[in-house]
Amino acid sequence: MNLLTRNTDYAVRALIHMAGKAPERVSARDLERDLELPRPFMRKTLQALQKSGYLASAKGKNGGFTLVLPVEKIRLADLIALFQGPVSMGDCLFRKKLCECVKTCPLRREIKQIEAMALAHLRGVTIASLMKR
Amino acid sequence: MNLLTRNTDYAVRALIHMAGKAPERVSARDLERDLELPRPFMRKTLQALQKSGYLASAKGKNGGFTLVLPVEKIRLADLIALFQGPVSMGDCLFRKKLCECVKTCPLRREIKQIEAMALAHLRGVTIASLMKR
DNA sequence: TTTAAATGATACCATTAAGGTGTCATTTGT
DNA sequence: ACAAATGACACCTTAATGGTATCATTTAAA
Ligand code: FES
Ligand code: FES
Repeated sequence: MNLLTRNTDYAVRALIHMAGKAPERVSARDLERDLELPRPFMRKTLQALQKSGYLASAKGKNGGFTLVLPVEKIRLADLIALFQGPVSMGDCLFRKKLCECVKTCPLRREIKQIEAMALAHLRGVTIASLMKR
Repeated sequence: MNLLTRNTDYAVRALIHMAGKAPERVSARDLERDLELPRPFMRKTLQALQKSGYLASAKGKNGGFTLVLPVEKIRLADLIALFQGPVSMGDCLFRKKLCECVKTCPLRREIKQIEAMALAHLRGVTIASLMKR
């Protein structure tokens, strides 16, 4: 089924770790050392988080990233949307040129219902809630 | 998110169509004509359904497939399992060599919960229920 | 009895997405 | 000056998905 990609997973781990260290700055190198995640990949992930306003970045020596949003405001649903596209997709189950059956498609309704349930649940999960374990 | 693959989608459409035609035999060629699905791909799908006991096959001229199970017994959850692997996976979110964090993984619990909800829902969806529309 | 139409089995191919690496420019504290 | 960091991209590799093709075998019907 695979609801998550590594991108999202890494982002969550990084954010949790950074929340623990805050307000200290954390660099990609730090994360590689502490969480054993591949650094170059992390960098892409962190940059994405920065562009989306989750993180602030500081260049130069002793640079790195810091959390901007409070952990209660960072929703798993949004991270998934960021790294994997919207949880619930458009009209057709198979995006692109929506297939003819769109009106009669028997599966559409059911799948959309499940997506909605999942989305509701995912919106309730935040970095904060994940840290309470 | 993509809960379905084409395999599963095609299977559902084929099964619904065959239920309508039953007890007539339906060939891959028929499905290509009536549902506009790619024939060679359908054949693979139909063979899989046959091997799993959903369909009976008849070789030779005028051959084809017929439904074996009653439509109320054909669950979407099982079709997904057949074509896409089990809905809910093993211990680790990323199968293969389960990652170290298995004990501490904060996401595991949440995701498994969602999978369970989805699975419950999918078990309630049958070919019969899909036809009532 | 020949032939056409069907499945069984399997191998192959093409496209895409995921996961990951590498490079170069720029910034900045020491 | 220099090392350490991000910004911005361009790659690369692998696996899964979606789809095609081939050959053998079976069977109804002309
Ligand atoms: S698959 Fe496109 S709407 Fe049914
Ligand atoms: S990702 Fe493997 S269990 Fe958390």
